[in-house]
Amino acid sequence: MGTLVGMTPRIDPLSLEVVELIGTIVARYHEEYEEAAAQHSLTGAQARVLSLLAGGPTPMRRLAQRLKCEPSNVTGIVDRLESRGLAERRLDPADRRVKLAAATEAGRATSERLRGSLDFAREPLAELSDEERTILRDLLKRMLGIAP
Amino acid sequence: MGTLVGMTPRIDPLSLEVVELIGTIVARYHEEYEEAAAQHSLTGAQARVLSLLAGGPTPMRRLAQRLKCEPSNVTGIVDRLESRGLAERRLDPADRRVKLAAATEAGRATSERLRGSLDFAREPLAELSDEERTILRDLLKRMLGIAP
DNA sequence: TATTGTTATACTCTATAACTATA
DNA sequence: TATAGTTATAGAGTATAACAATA
Repeated sequence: MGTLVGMTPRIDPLSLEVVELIGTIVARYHEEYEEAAAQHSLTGAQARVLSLLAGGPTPMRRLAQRLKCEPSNVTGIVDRLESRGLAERRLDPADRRVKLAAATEAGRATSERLRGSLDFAREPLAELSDEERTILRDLLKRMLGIAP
Repeated sequence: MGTLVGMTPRIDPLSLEVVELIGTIVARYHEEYEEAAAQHSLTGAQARVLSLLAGGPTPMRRLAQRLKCEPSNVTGIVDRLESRGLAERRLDPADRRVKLAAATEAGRATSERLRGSLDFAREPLAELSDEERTILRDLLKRMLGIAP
């Protein structure tokens, strides 16, 4: 109180505006993702795992790393996908400790339809021209610290 | 199989790249938010409510609308904030049915520190010049369908 | 000994439905 | 009767700790 020590540094109005826009995008992205998942009776976590499995059989441990959660949580998520016939567990011939989670044929189909219902990709970007999209891409890359 | 009927429309590579960049931003944004909340021993939902309360006393109903969840959930979240002395419930003189959730002095302080630890605002944008930030702002606005 | 996956436990968030007190 | 908030309940995600099988 009455001192500036320890106070949050003020952010300029322009940056603040950009940050708020990004916050809006984040919110909308999540809404759409959860909505698309729900349309297939999946939770967000289940949809995320199913999408990962579309890339091929994956050790439980690796799924946990991708989800940034503890390995013990993945057990339940895959259990629920498995009980609905969307995923299955396989043994890894190379290391008998690991179990590979894999999408079933039904799982791949669901994953594909899920991807199709994520309108976030097409709709908002349709507003921009190719040139503008290129500019946007490069700015986002710089923001994320990815090479030019 | 063998037919295009019902297939997901192909998205052009440039748009796909932008979408993936946005996905990366969304992921990073969430990571940082949860991390910042955890640093203050708050869950994401608790941090979000506390931030809303920084805007002034708010009816429980309105909090549910902002969080896009059922009103019954807000009861527990505010309970937990209240039990830690970060929030309190007040009566609305105008309508005795409504309860106003409000941040305590400690709650406001925590909310302020929380805001300060959200580096996402400053760090990535620092890479861009003022002019670039302006371009980024306008592109994001167009993307979100917000007037020029 | 170290690693992989699982189980057991506890907490939080979530939706649904039923309840109360106001309006 | 309609609305605001709560309670009760059940399911899902999460972290922690302890455990079995394998390396």
